[in-house]
Amino acid sequence: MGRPRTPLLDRERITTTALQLVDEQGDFSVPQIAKRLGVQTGSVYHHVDGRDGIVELLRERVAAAIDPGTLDATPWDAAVEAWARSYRAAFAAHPKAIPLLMTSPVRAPRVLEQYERAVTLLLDAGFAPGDVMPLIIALENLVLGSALDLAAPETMWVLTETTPTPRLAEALAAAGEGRTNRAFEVGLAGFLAHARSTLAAGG
Amino acid sequence: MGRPRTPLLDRERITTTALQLVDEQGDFSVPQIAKRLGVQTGSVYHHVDGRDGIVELLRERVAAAIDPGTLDATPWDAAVEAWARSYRAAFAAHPKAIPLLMTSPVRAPRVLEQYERAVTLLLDAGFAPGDVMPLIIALENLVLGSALDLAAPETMWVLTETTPTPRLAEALAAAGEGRTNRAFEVGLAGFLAHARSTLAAGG
DNA sequence: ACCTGAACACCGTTCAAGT
DNA sequence: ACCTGAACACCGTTCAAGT
Repeated sequence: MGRPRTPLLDRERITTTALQLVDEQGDFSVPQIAKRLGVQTGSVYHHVDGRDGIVELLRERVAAAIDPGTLDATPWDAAVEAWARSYRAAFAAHPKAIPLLMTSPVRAPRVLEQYERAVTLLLDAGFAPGDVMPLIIALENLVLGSALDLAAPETMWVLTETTPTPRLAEALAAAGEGRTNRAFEVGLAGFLAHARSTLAAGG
Repeated sequence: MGRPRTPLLDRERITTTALQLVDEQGDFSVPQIAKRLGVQTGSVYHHVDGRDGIVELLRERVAAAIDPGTLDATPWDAAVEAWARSYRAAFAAHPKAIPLLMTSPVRAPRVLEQYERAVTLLLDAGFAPGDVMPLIIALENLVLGSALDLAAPETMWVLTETTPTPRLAEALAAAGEGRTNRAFEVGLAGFLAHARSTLAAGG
């Protein structure tokens, strides 16, 4: 066939298709993307830096829903809390993408910019330089960990008769639907309380 | 060839080999296991419930290093803290296994038993039934999220010249080696403080 | 520059055939 | 019961060839 007059493919369409596949299946493959776009597998590689490049495009796409304005709130702990909630909401919209994104290093420029701003916020609030990354990583663990829970099958635990776990079953039932959201609230409240007391105690 | 006099394979050896591969590469494949054990790929399937079955054997193996005695400590918050530390240490010994284990539901009986005991501990401490799972999930997020950080490449963020992030770079340098450990301490302290105040406020 | 078509080395899984 | 050897449908990636 050769080169078409107008390109059949672009990064935007590849990203959209990959995200659709991830939302449906929790994963994607390059041949699957090509098939949906009516194109040969090899063609995708002309627009994208391999499979890892597509993962990074997905990170940009999902993170684009984080509201950067949250980091302008005052005081600092209101900003951190609003950012964490916006961050979590963005990933909660595509929970099945989280395992994919958690296990590869962040290269996406827009995501790095967000972290740069978060670091600045905490430094300006008066945190010691050495304390900033542990706080941000702890928050990230909280946000992504709890959003990951959203991606998990109905229950993250498969209870069978072979291993009797009556109290675990009861506790799961008692927690109900909001289980994951409440775990996030618990973690976030704990995080913020600790951060405030760290700042009060420190120089 | 047919059946050998004494079996060439068993679950123990398959698990050990899979864990070696995961420690080295962050992943494993059934053909890789077979090759290391000098056997055909198909033979592995006679001992194990497919690839997912091997993942579940890995979970049992890694979790076996969690000290169950930690859950007997008093008061309850000392037990929770000791359990969390032991839990994290077990996974920190095989950080590259964490992505594999976080993204599939828990079926392993011994791991389910641990959760059953943790639920019992919190109920006996006086927590409301509906509060128990959110707390445990928050703690699990904290433990696995921070242990996952150990598995990540040197830095979880790839800083390049194209996106200037000077403060992020400084904060990473200032945090130094113990970055991940300190993030865990921050999160754990926050979690315990919040759990204590929840219990004090509740019925 | 962009797509095709074919190739390569890898997966997970199944299964008849042998002992 | 347990292993072989071959098969099947899938991967990610590369690349000459065409327009």
